Amino acid sequence: MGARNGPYTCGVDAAVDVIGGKWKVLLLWALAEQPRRFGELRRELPKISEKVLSQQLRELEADAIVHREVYAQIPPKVEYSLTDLGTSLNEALSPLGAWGRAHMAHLEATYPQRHPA
Amino acid sequence: MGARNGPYTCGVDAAVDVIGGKWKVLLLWALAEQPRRFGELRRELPKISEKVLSQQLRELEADAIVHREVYAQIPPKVEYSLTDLGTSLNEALSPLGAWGRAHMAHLEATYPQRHPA
DNA sequence: CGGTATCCTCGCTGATACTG
DNA sequence: CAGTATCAGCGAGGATACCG
Repeated sequence: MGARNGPYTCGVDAAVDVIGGKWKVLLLWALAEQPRRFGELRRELPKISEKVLSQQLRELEADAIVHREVYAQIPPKVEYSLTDLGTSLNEALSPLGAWGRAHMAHLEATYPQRHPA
Repeated sequence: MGARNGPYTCGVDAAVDVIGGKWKVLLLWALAEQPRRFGELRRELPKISEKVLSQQLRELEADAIVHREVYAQIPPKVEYSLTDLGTSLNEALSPLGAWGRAHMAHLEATYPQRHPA
């Protein structure tokens, strides 16, 4: 998804590219609530594999949406949280969330057309 | 993209699923400006294939984001425009667009991490 | 002009196994 | 606990050709 030729044509395009990963908005949502550890996130998104979770977190980290805090201790502890940029992204997302909630029923009905069997 | 298990976990998730197609936000953008014919859209998004353009338009149509008006004449003429729902989606998207524009430079720099060579 | 019909590729996603 | 490595599958997206 995202960029077509030279990145990017417009702002929405750029933003969607950042949050377009299959689990990213869910991660944003979880982290907005409170910082989480790797294992906590895995438990909250039960269907995600470790590899993909790690991958998406790193992409969000590269985009400075998520901060990764490593505690030098045994057993290891790593905590993920939203940066200021991440928080601002979440705020920019809120009208979209409201729109989605308002039309959720309709969108679930049209879901089959977007994801044919 | 989009729904994981049972659609949908939250509103943003649902919305992103609708606009997550590779070209959809660009189409929304173009149609918000003014209604367009098939060929006009193709010329504005030069890298899109006819098949995919048609596909994405039909998905947006199924979601009642886009209206498809067929004129019974020769040569054929079909005009695509935003519905009220589509317009409301575009409005809900505008903070995200502002966010994207504001951080575009940063996002282009981090682009390689999201789309490794 | 405005599409379908095929075929194909690429890379995202996932399952499993292993490590510091 | 928090990952990395490796391999495999699948499906959206794309190229090309053809049709009303």
